[in-house]
Amino acid sequence: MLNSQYHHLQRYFGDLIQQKVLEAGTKLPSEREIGEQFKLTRITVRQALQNLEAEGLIYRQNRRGWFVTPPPVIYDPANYLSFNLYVTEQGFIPHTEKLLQQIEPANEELAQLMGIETNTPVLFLHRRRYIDQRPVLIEKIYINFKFLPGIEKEELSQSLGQLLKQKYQLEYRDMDLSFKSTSLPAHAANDLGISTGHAGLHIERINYTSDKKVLEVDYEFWRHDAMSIRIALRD
Amino acid sequence: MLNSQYHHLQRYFGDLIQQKVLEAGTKLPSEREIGEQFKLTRITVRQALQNLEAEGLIYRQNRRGWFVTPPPVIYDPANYLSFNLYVTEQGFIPHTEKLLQQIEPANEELAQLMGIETNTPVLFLHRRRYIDQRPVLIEKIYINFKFLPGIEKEELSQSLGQLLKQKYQLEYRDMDLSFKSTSLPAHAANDLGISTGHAGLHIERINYTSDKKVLEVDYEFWRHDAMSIRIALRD
DNA sequence: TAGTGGTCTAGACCACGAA
DNA sequence: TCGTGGTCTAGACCACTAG
Repeated sequence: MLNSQYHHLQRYFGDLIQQKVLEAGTKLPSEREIGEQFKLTRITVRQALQNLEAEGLIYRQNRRGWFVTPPPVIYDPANYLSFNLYVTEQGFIPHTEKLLQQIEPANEELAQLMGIETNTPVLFLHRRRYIDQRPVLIEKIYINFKFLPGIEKEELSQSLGQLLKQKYQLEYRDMDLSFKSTSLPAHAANDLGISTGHAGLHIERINYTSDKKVLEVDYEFWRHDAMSIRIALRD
Repeated sequence: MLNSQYHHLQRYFGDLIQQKVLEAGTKLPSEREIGEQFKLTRITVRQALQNLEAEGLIYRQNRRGWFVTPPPVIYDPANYLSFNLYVTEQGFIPHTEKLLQQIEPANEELAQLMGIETNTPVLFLHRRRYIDQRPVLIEKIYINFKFLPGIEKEELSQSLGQLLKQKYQLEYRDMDLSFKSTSLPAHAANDLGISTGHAGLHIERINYTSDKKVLEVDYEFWRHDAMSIRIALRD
């Protein structure tokens, strides 16, 4: 395996990228061109490219080609105030697109999680978030808007953290976090415009009010290469 | 993509696994057999299998075949006492193998992280950990043994958390955690007996003493399908 | 319309694991 | 020794994107 042909090709591009000869966003030559240059079939070339993708060094845009991955953003759910804020602070440009907002009845699983009756109306929010024009995560949020009267009339492509703070004098404090490294489910991959089966990171976040009620349940589906999580635990 | 042939095959096995018709540990038919049965070439079959692997539903053992993945263990680094403990509690059998233990000089990066002089001797520990006979993670630990006199003479395939508690009356409290979803580096994939490029989860944990000195730096390389992280943040 | 990646065929040889 | 997955060849057609 260490002497396979795709491995040589993988190292060749991997080194160029890590030495920053190829900068973030650079487009690689097409699979056919690479194949000609290195006298390899496309399948072998793709094996190398897919491994580089798994490493997070390159990514593809649907039928547009392969590109060098920009550095990951550092995500600290414990210090969570706002996606916009921490992305900006790290020198990137954030953008949020609201795909859907509606009031819907809580299904059984959600109701149990939220400690409410099944079919109680909750506010559902479906958003796509970008870093430097690149879609990196899909968010599905369920809000118990009993605690947040009038929130459904706000502009909900903004930061919820900031909205909670400014309008309701609430801050994220207690939360349960769950992370799972797995491929993106079809709906998320679709929304992100990438192939099903793409590596992803699934985050589930439950935010509590100060008296331990569930305020919000948040499901995030991230591209695996777009971020790195950092948490400081202090007693 | 949703109507591709490998996608049908992927769903076929995916459904069987999720409905538990195929139980954890079951061996799938060989790639050639599946190909014959579904009239597909091996490349197409492998595409489906690799996607199922990315989902975490199946895994391979080097040239032995494909197997149904057991459920993930839940890992709570904040409540970290012992790998052995939480794995056992969840009904699995843990096992730890010490691959290497030696005293070595800290390199520049580590020294800076630990707040010590470069080349200060530190205790290096290299371990492989198993769940139900399956190797799931590689650990590389660097210990500032100034705080833990005599630790190098202990049996270090046991739980460090328990050892610290019993022998030194220390408990893990403050720590910095970092998670990155990425493919396993070659050394870790090798030690786990899986192909380079396999999806993984990289954890870095810095444990502090009660007076904010770095006690231990821990690098963990997990199979991506072996665990799910859960953290409760309380103010 | 030309070029890209996405999917697929029908083979082949090799290295490693199990018996 | 035989069966397995790992790697690779030399093509093909399709769906989508960009210009």
